[in-house]
Amino acid sequence: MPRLTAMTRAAREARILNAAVTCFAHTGYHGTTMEDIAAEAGIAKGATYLYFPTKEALFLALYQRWGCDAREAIQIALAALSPAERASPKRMLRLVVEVTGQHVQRNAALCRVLMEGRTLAAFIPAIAEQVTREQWQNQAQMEDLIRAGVAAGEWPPETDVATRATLIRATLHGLMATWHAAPGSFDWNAAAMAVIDW
Amino acid sequence: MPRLTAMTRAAREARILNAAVTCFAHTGYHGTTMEDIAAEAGIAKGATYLYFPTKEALFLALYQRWGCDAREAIQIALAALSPAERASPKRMLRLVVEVTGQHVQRNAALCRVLMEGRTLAAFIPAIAEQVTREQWQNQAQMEDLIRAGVAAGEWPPETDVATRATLIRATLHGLMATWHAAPGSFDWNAAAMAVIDW
Amino acid sequence: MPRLTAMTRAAREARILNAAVTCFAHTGYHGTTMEDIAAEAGIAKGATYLYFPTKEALFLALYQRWGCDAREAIQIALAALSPAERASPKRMLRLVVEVTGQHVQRNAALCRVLMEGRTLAAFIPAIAEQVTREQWQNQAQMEDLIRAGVAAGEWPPETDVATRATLIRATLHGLMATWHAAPGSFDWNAAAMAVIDW
Amino acid sequence: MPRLTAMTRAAREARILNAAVTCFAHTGYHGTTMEDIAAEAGIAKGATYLYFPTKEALFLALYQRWGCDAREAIQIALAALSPAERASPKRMLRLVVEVTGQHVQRNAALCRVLMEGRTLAAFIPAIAEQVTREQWQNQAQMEDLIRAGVAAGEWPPETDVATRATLIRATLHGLMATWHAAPGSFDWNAAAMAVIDW
DNA sequence: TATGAATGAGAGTTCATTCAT
DNA sequence: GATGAATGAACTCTCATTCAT
Repeated sequence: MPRLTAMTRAAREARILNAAVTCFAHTGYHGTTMEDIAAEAGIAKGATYLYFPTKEALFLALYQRWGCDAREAIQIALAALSPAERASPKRMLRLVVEVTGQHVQRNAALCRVLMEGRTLAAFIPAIAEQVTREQWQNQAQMEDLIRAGVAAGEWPPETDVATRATLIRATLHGLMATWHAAPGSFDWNAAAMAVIDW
Repeated sequence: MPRLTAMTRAAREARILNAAVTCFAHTGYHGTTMEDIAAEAGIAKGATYLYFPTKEALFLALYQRWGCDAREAIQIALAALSPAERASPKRMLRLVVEVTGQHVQRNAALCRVLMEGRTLAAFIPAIAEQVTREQWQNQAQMEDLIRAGVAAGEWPPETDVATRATLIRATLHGLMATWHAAPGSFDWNAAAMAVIDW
Repeated sequence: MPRLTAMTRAAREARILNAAVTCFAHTGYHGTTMEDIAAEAGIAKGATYLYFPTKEALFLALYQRWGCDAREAIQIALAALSPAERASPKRMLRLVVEVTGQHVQRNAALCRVLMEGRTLAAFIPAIAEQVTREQWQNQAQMEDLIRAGVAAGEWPPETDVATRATLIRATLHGLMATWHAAPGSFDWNAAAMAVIDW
Repeated sequence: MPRLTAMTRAAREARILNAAVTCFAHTGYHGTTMEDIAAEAGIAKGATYLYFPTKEALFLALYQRWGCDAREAIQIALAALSPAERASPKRMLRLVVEVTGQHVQRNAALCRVLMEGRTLAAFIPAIAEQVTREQWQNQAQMEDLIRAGVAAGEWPPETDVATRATLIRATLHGLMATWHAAPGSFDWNAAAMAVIDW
């Protein structure tokens, strides 16, 4: 029997991950020390290593845990649409942009960390792997969405689904980057409308 | 060794900056040591400091020097268009995406470094300043382009120029990020066409 | 390893300070590296920084800790005099010189470091502050001593107490400097006698 | 035939030494770089090495050149006394203190450097040698002075000349140190009077 | 001679990680 | 399990000295 119940352990992990988000968002991966995170989590420096073997693993766990949040939020929002709305890919597309915007604004710290992860991925293989996996999932979800839209007849049948999905993901990523660099420099709703009418 | 001619000095600086691009692209800003750069440039560690006072300044100089290359490449390409083509904003937009794609593929290392700069900007004020300045210039250039397109009648007159410019920049940034994460995962020409017909 | 008891911590600090005295006395402040001190103390280089944030702070702590030792030694020696002796300022003055001499001979290394501190003070503000404070205390103690001597009638009533105190301190400082430059080049007892009969 | 006349060379040396005094007085031996000195002298960094082989040698030359200035100043002042005055050791002693005081106040920078030399001597053998030599000369001069005073009958015949000379030198050194640490903290004339009546 | 660019050993300091308690 | 003291490799930056020009 483990000394800590699984629940306690999970709670402790979450506590550390939350602290990590705060620290990473504030000073970046390299500017944050393990001690910073432990202090923010209110535990001893060494305790962190009982839950995550390395700083990299900690970041990875963080990314894994919350990387898909946006995807989920989108899925939930789409599910909440009325059948009529769901039949309209344009409507759905607008929703995707809007929900992403809300996500960025509500979870600014987390989003900032995830975006840094995209950069870290270029130099840390383990993170690259995770990021890649997540991007594939995003891509797949987006393609499903678009394919549905094509089937519904609102997008022309010859639409290159993969390219279109890539484009939308790219746009969203770029908007997030822009937002973080200059919060408030554009209006998410306007952007959403523009994407639709592009 | 009397004072270096301005040309020699500039050449030496360029040599260091080139070495820096190689190193930063390979191991990232934090994973690269000043010694790595010096070794890559074929000079002694201390010599680097004769040209750039700090690592940060070196990165900044690099960013400043080449940050506008894409902008210039686009401007040149646009200027090379026939008057007829230049009258078409769609044509111009496609060109912008294509040129960006070529830039990314031809200067992969440099682009990768500049992209990391966008992340570093979140935590290093001096870099933030430089990045911000550059983004504004990009935004201005893009807005001019779109405004011309609107005037030419190929974009509807009620187009929100600023938002549209932001959107295109975001898309380009996102495409670059995607490309670096998974080179070859999409086709730039297809992307360009898709952007037009969005 | 749970938190160190205050006592253990103090012991460790003392260990480092002792090592520092040895090193500084041997090679001087600038000729001593933090690694030298750590090695002398038998700990790792980084451990030093768990106790003192900078090299300067380490020196300062050292100065603060032992700077007043001579003052104390003198006070104790004076207190040990018989009432009859204590009534004689000449007797006391001789004692001051003798005790200083013993101090220098018994704690040669420490005295040498403190003397270097007087020089460092000229260029390192934080040390200057500490040195100044200590000199004021010395001056005050010496003035008290002389004032008592004047009151006892062994010094003429018109004696300029401050100047006289300065003079004695200067003489002691100079004797210490001379001693360190050429140990044994004079006899402390003879010097003490000479000071009395000056 | 040397390319430079001896005079030019000597002038250049003096120029460097003067610059060195300024720099050393301001930032200390270790805080001063060879470049600082060259800049202050208005020559190139490398040129310094045409005149002095190392930083240490430069300091040494400086010490050698001006170390005996105080001694000379005293000798000159003594020589300027009337025969009657010269017959009085007390008068002479007062003069020594006064002249030293003037020297310190007029050549503050130089004195400060020479005093640092006394500290450096503890760790740099070549400087130690020079300092020791100079101290011996000072001691000898002082002993001559006192011996004359004894002969003149103003000091008791049983005076321990060597100890007395040491004491006076120590006092002067201490007064200089005190003055540099806190310029103006005492009055040289008062000190001179006090020394006489000690 | 004089210049100042180049060198490279070495400094102080940081921090991810380990492990005795 | 938890603690936090200890480790030591690695980093950025400095500067006395050399030497091609």
